[in-house]
Amino acid sequence: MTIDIARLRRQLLAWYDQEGRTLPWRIRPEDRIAGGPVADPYAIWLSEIMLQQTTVPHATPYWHRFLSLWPTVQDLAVAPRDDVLREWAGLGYYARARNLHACAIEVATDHDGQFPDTLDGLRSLPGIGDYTANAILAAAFDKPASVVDGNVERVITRLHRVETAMPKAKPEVRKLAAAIADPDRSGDYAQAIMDLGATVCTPRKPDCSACCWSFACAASAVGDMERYPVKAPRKVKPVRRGTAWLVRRAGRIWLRKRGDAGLLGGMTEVPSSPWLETGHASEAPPLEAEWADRGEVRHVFTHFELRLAVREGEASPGWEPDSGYWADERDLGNEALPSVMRKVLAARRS
DNA sequence: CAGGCGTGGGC
DNA sequence: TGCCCAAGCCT
Repeated sequence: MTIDIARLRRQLLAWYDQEGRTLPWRIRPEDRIAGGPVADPYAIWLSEIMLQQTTVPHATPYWHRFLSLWPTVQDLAVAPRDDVLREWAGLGYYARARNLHACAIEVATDHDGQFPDTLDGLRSLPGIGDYTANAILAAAFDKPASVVDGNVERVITRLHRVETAMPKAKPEVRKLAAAIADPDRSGDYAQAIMDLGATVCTPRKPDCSACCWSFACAASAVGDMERYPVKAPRKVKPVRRGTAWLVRRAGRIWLRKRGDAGLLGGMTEVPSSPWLETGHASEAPPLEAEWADRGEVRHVFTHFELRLAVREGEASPGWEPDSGYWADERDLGNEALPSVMRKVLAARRS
């Protein structure tokens, strides 16, 4: 069967003009100045990086904070990377922060501070993949684009009842989505279809009665919306265990900076034993001290669950760590502490 | 290219 | 409580 693409576009944009959300980084159609810039590409880019796998409520305060600290891409480019990581702490997926800084430097130095306005130009920058490049193209430059994020995947797979499981269905979904994307109101269309997925065509209990696309939706027609997108079964999450050592002395605490690559790369940590799925039974403390049990910190990462036994001890006057540094406990706000390490620190005696 | 890579909220 | 989910990217 064929789909009335013109009607889909018309009804989606009409719905968006009426019901679309106002988001801090977006300029609503009615607030735009004819001939003026559609939006600040830097602010749009910043929002898109923060929103990768992250909810709008979680990302929004970070977006405001970053813009106030670093109003332009040049400001961000010359900022110390540790400052960027510190401000990103709590947002997760810290490779995004490392790439964010690298991207700012590249735009500032190689592109004269101007974000590229082409798909290939954007895609070549660190941290910008297919989705983000299209999102910037649409939101910042109003150029023809097709954004395919999780929302769009859900809307499109339901519209067409795509039976192929994700992520194998991605090429098919991309093609179906591109056929509908409106090149004439690219920015509004991109925001509209994501809004539709976020507020109407939701993962559970979608509100088809309020959906401007229900007239054409194959899944809604048979009442089997929640079947889509089809996904492969999840794998079980292993448990890793270790011991974190809270070493204190005279109002200071022993901290370390993690290596750049991998989990929590570049972030601050409380020193700990390796995190292992098996064994580890008797991990030797890093120094001789009287160790107090501070319970267990549990933290769930994307691909494993961590259970850290927390022990606290006071270092003798002569002892110095062979790695890391002493941090004043009043200055922990200056540290790039991921959430799991905040939990560990919160377990210490106050 | 399947898997590594955070976090917090909803139910 | 445990599971699912959220505007993905990189290797």
